Amino acid sequence: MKKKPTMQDVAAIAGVSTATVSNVINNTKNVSEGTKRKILEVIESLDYIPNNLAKSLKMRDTKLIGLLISDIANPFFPPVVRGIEDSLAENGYNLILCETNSDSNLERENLRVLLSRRIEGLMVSLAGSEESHFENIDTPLVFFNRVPVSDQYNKVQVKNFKAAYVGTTHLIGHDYKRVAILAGPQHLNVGRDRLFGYKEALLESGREVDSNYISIREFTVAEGYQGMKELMNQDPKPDAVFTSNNALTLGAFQFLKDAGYRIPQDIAFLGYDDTQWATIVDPPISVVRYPMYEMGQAIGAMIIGLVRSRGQEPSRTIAFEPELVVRKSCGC
Amino acid sequence: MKKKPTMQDVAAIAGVSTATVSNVINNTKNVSEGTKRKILEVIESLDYIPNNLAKSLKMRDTKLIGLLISDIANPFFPPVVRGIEDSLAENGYNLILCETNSDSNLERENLRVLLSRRIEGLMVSLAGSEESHFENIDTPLVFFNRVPVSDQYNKVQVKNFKAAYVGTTHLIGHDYKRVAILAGPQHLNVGRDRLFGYKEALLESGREVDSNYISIREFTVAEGYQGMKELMNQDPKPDAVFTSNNALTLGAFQFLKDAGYRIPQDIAFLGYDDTQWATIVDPPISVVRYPMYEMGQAIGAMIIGLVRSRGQEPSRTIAFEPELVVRKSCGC
DNA sequence: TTGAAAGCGTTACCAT
DNA sequence: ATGGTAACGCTTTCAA
Repeated sequence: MKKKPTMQDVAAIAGVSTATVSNVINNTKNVSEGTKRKILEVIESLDYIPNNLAKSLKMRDTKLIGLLISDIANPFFPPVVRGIEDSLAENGYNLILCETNSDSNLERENLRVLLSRRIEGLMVSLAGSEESHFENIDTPLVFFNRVPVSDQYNKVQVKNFKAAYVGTTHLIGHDYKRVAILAGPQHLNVGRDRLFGYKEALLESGREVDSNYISIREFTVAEGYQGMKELMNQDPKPDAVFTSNNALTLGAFQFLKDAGYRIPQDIAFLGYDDTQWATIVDPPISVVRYPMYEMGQAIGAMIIGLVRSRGQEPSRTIAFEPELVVRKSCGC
Repeated sequence: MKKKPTMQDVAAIAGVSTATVSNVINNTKNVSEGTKRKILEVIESLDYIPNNLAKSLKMRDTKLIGLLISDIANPFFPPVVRGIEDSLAENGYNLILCETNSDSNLERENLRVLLSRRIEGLMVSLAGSEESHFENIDTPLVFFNRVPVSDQYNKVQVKNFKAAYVGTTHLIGHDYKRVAILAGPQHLNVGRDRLFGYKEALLESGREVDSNYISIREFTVAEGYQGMKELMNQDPKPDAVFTSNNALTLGAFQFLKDAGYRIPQDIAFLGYDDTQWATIVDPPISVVRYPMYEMGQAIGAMIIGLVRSRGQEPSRTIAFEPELVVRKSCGC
């Protein structure tokens, strides 16, 4: 790990000034063929790689974008991160990834670190319902997935209300009488909105909302399992269920299989997110899904746009439409 | 997006020098209570956040580690990235993520960018079999998953040979007569070693290696599907199969279900990697797995260690043991 | 206890 | 076409 060569070194050996070296590297001025070749040779022979820190300091830009999410191992994130990355790479930006483990304090700390690194933009899926630390940031900011309610922010969302509404309505269309829901935490907009969509669907079709068929749970597999179990302890049992998140879906499905229920004969099942395993289980499950990769691309494109426009634009929100994928678990 | 306050600004307003400000921020020298408080107040009121670029430039360190992988959407990566992140965060390092899409050229380009950002260490899962661009890097380097063969590098691996050996041996122990394998690309060590382990297991138990039961495939779901199909076209059909990668496993399973084969009655099935869906399919599948999160932690710890020791240490390789998880698909 | 100033590796303005 | 040099925002030595 010897000291890395600098532009000074290159200049000295090539017998020119750093200004000239800089100019050939960045193609920013005409340099005679001769000296250019000479400089390139020296760069090659020294294995010189420009120091971007110095450049960034001088230029006041870093080509660095931050990503703040709860946990990359949540199957929702990988495809969207992929979309984000592609979209950033296309524009010459790099991604710096921070995980919060859904802890708002960690989120705040990570935010500070990212800002001190002078990221040019930040994409965040909120850790919790606390969002005050984002208030006076003057770095371009886009929220996605778990977003704040305020309209002052840029967001890439999913139509949570509609997803649940569409799903529940589909189940009602099959004439199931007791449609249950495994809902998420009510302090998160994604939890609230989906439960709301479920209720609205019920109401609109003239049904009653029966709290016995509503199980409010954390978004984890274990909670999905437990929640489904409790739902099936109701008397009479629900004859259909909408699970409003991928982890809940997995847990609920697991319980129903373990307990020997037949799907959809004993209970119709409508899941959330089109995960890899949706098609290979028995029966293949119907789900409400979003185009995750495309959402990622949109998120990336939005942050790049904001960076380029220097945050002059009014805040926007893009909301993706849910899509109902019908397979065999809902009784179609 | 007004100009951000600098340490100069803080110093001027507080009526002290930048040296003193620096000292209170970093706790690097005694500063009298009075001036310290004063400075902290100014920092607070200005919303001053130190510029880490300048600091890094001066200090010659960035607290930045690079990660170069093919595709975060490959289900193998998220848990290991999580482990890596945790281990880096614990030590005050941030992660910069680059995807290569398994393209060696992109890998080389990304490598240059990362080096120009003066990352302190780099973790890579190779894009392909080309690795020459890593040769003269004097940045601490650890390979994982897809690693080069040369011993000159630090690696965190998996015992690929053993994984296939253990899996195949288990199948043989059930006395299946025609054990097939869905193997990976032979230009990758992970593909080669696993096929080799399969063959060795066969040979050691006195069986013959029959190339009709070996299907060499890219590591994708579609190839797994197609490969399994061709395997089942052999006459006689195989009565057991080991799928040597998670994507191949998914594709193969899918085909067998689609084609109506019963597992394990018609064909015993042993998969690779303990993915989320392994337990909820019918039957739950037996797999060979690795502790991915722990591997991630080990990778992170290794790179931190190298950074701290300034690459003085001889190169090491850590190899994780495969674990056989027996469920219902292998006929146990 | 505090401060002046050099230096980290670039870029870009202004000369030549 | 080329070069001298100030400046980017910080840390740290040396002096006061």
